[in-house]
Amino acid sequence: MRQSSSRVLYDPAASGPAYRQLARSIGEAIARGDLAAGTALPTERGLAEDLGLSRVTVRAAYRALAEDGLIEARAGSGNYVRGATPAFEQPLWHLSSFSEDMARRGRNATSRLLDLAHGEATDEELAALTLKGGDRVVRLSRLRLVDGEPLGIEVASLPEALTQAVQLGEGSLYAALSAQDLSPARGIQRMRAVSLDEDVAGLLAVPPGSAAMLLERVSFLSDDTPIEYTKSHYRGDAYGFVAKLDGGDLT
Amino acid sequence: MRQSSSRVLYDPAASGPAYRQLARSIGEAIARGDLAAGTALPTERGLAEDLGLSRVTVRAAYRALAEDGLIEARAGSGNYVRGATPAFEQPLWHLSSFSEDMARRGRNATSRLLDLAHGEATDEELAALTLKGGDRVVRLSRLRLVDGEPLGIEVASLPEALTQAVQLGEGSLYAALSAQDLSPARGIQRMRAVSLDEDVAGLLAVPPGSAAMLLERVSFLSDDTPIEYTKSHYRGDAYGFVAKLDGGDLT
DNA sequence: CAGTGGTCTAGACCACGCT
DNA sequence: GCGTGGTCTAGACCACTGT
Repeated sequence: MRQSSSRVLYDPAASGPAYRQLARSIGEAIARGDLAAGTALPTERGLAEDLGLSRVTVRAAYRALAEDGLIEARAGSGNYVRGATPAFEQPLWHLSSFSEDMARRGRNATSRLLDLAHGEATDEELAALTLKGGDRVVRLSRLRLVDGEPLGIEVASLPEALTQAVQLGEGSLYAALSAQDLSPARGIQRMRAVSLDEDVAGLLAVPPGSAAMLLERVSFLSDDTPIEYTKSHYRGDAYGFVAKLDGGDLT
Repeated sequence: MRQSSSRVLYDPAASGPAYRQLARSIGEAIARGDLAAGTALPTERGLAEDLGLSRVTVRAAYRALAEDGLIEARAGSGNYVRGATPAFEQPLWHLSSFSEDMARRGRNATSRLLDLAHGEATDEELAALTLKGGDRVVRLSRLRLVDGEPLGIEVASLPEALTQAVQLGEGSLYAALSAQDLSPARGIQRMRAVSLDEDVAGLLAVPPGSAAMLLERVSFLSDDTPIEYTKSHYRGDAYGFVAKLDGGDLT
C-alpha cells in the first residue's frame, strides 16, 4: 500500500529552493519515524500534482534523499524508505583516529607550530571556504608528534575576516575558536592515500614517496558558514582510522 | 579562456543514456590529462547546442562528474576540472557494496575472480575471525574494475566451517552468504595508507610503491560470530572516503 | 496491461560572477 | 549588463515492475 501523500508536509512559504524544502521535510519525517523503513513514498507524478510542482522538482527532492541514503528508487516500482539510516540524530558509524586512541592510551601527543601567515586564498581555499577571489586567509601549519616522533602535518586555513579576534598560535585551534564563539558544529572530511613529496616526507622523517593519508576537512559553524579548511598529511605507517559499521546496510 | 567543446568526444551511437556517455567521455578526457585541473568546461548551454542535446541532459552529465569529485560547479562562472582528487569517493555514512556504489554513479563495475582456495588460516585470519590454530578458511581473491580499469583488489577470508553450503565464485559474496542466512549484521573497518608491493601494483596497473588505501574489514553475524575478514587494496588515486563529522568528533 | 521510475526536450526566470 | 550556473515547468517516450 502506498503512503498517502497528505502525510508529507511541505511549506512553500519557507525559504530556499522547493526541492530542498521538500527533501528536508521528507527527511525529517523519516527521522521522526513517521515514515517507517520500507514504506513506499508517494509516486513522483502523484506528489507533483498534489503539491502543484513539476515532476522534475519532486524528482530532484527524491534524488537528494537518495544521495543521502535515506530512500531508494526502484525502477518500475517506486521510491522506498531505506532501513537503518539517519546519519544526523544518531550516527550509525563512529570514526575514531589513532591520535585519539593514543591520547586515550596516555601517549604524549604534542604539536609544533611551523608557520603562521596571512595571505590571499588559493583556489583550493576559495572553493573549500566559499570565499571570493582576493579574500584573505590565515594559514596555520603545525607538526603533530607523538612521544616526540613526527606523525603528521596539518595546515589549517581560516577566513581572515572571521578570525580577527582569534588568538592563533601554540594553543588548541578549537579552543581559540571556541573562545570567540566560533566553534564548529559540523564538518566533512575526505580521506585518501597519497605518496609524500620530498618536503613533507622530510618533515615527517620518512623517505620521499612514502604512503601517507591525506585528510581534507572543512568545518562549519551552526549557521553553515565555513570556518576552517584543514589539509593534513599523516604517515601511513603511523595513522589510520577505524569505522564501526552498524545496521543491515552491508548488502 | 574557455575550453573548446570540440575536444569533448561524444558518440551518440554508443549504448546507454546520453548523459552517462557524455559524463564518461569527459571523465576519460580528464583521466588522460586532456583536460587539466582548473580548466573550464564548455558552458552547459554551449555544449548542449553543439551536441544537439538539451541543457538538462548536459547538466545531468556535469552533475554525475561533480558527484564523483571530478569537476566542480561555480555558480555564475562555470564548471571546472578539479585537481588531484580520487575519481571515486565512498561515503562512510552509507556503507554499500562496491558494485552497488558504482552502479549508483552510473559506472560499470565488474570484478574478476583471481583465486578461490581453501587453506589453513594465517595468524592474521585467526585473530580477525577468532578461530583456533589449525582451523581452515576459504580465501576469495577478486580484482575490482570500473569501466574496465582495475581499481582495487579484495581478498575475503571466511571460516570454512561456516561456509560449507555457500556457493562462492563469480557472483556477489554477500548475496551468496545471504542465501544461506549468513548475512552480516555489523562490521568494523580499519583504513590506512600503504605503499603497494610489486605484485599488487602490477595487478592494479600502477608503478610499484604507489600509494594505496588498505582496508581491513571484519563482518559479524547478528550473534557476533565473525563471518568474513576482507583485506583490500584500492588505488589511492582512484578511491577515497568521505565522512561527515558531527560536533563531538571535531576536537 | 496499467503504473512506475529513467530519461529527455525546449523553453523560462532567478541570483550571482565577472568586466 | 551580459553570461553563467541554479531552479523550475509541462510536456514526452522508454524499459521495467507487478498484476
